[in-house]
Amino acid sequence: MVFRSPLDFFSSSRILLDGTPHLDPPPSSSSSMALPGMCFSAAQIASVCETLEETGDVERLARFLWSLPVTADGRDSISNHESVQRARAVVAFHTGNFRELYRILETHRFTRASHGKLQAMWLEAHYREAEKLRGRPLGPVDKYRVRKKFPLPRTIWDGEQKTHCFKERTRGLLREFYLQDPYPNPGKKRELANRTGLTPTQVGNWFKNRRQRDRAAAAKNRLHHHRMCPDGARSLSGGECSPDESGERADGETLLSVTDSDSDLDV
DNA sequence: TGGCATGATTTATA
DNA sequence: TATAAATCATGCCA
Repeated sequence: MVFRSPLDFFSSSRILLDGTPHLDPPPSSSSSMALPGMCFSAAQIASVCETLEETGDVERLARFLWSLPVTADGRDSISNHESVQRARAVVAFHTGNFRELYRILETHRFTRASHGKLQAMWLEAHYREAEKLRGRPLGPVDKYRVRKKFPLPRTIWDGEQKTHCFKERTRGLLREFYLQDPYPNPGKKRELANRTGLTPTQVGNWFKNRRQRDRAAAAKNRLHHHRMCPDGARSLSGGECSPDESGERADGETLLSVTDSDSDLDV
């Protein structure tokens, strides 16, 4: 029988039949792996790991990994291969062996291509542990706390911070433009995008949200005003019910005002 | 494209 | 730790 790859061998070996890995120990920890009667390179083994990982057959992947020879310190060329380590992480995750998962992720540097998947596993594992501990599903804030408590290791993260709020200078510029014109044309939006480093969509979204918040604040203010002066705004100038404080202009347009806080309507 | 509702994330406060 | 508020994103409809 000819085995063209470790996967061929693995598929036909009795490991698959009874689930009991049984392979002779490797003769050495060189860059190739000695399976009975054949020799496969670390690259070939990594390729099998990738294939099994892609198919999602974790059980089979686990058995394959189990059959691989491991040196005492685990520093052989097979173990050092990213695909093999990633496969081990996948198996650890799916078997609920989170300690092992964390160890793998923290002690091996992975390339950018693997970051997304490994980050998701890191977080999901911590979420599950936290859920188990609390005995209830986590809400968004709970998950946020878990993320803060267990930040991603630098081995699976490039260190780039994802900012939730735009920079103060960016927001200042947006506010400046908004005060001039809350409905900028596409040209102005592009200009703002260039000057702030945001995408035109982000600029559009910001204006959309800004108007939405202003309307909401104005409505709230009108409500408050109505409660204070149910019979209409007829108080003395400068008093509680001065028309100037209602957030409405004589022509019915809402006064636009942008303060330091995007949600603060300066009325 | 704008308005609106809503979701996700983050932060502040009690 | 719960809750509220702030901020940005997204989807749908007109």
